Amino acid sequence: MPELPETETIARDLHHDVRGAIVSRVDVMREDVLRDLATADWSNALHELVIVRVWRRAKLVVLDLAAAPDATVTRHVVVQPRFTGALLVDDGALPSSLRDFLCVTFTLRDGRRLHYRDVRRLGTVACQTPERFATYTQSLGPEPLASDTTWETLAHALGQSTRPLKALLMDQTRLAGVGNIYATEACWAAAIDPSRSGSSLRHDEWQRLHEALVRILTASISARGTSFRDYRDARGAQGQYVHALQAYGRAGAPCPRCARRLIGTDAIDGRMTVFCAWCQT
DNA sequence: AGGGGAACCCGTACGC
DNA sequence: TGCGTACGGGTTCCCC
Repeated sequence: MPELPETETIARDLHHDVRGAIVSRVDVMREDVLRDLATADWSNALHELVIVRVWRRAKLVVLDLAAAPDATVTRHVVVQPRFTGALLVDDGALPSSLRDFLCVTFTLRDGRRLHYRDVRRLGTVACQTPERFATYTQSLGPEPLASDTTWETLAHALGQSTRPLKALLMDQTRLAGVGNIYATEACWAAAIDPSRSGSSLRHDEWQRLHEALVRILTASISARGTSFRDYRDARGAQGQYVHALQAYGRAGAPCPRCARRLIGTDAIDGRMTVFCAWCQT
């Protein structure tokens, strides 16, 4: 379940590995993962374009492509890994265990391949014009780690609604990149009950929540994300932040702050939420 | 308009 | 053991 830190890790690795590479062809094995461009048009659309940058927006891995390294970007390949999607660089040494469930393969001029692999195929791979990409990303909320995203930004984006705070944190149109793991962790760290309505938070609570989000997301990026189930980064390795989780996945265990049992419930937003009913208020 | 719910997909876990 | 079924998970789309 790549959220912001996992997606950031994938994008940074990929930027390091394939920036400057030229796409020579695209093979589509599973066309139901494609968006915005028909199967037959992918090779033509990307043929001979240079990957000039790989970066992250929300939970998306974005590849910028242009006719030359310093030319204007003319295409974006936008990948949403969702649960089981992965981008794998194949220089011939890719483990055979990762060679099944390949959905899309970008063959690079240097002989390497970039695979989109997705066992369950809920993830998507889109090819977008800059105009389409701009329209799409403008519908997403602010980046929690941007320097101009402050506690006031959070209060403005989430504080108008009566929906539960945790659901608001995960709403990509209000705030980008936060999913179930980090929404759960941020509410715990800020000692705020995740079921409270967004409009009920005070200034000091928005400040605590913002501080917690920034600290947790930054630490998780440093740890190369949280590995759960089958998430692997672009090098096939697991993230280490799973060892730092305080609430997520720990229902029934002692709260690290007050030692009372953590509660697990799906009653807040239909998703599994873990929180401490004693010290999250 | 904002929010609720279904659809998407299939390996895994669980029940019989 | 073997088969069948329920489940999960984020986003998009439809509907109220």
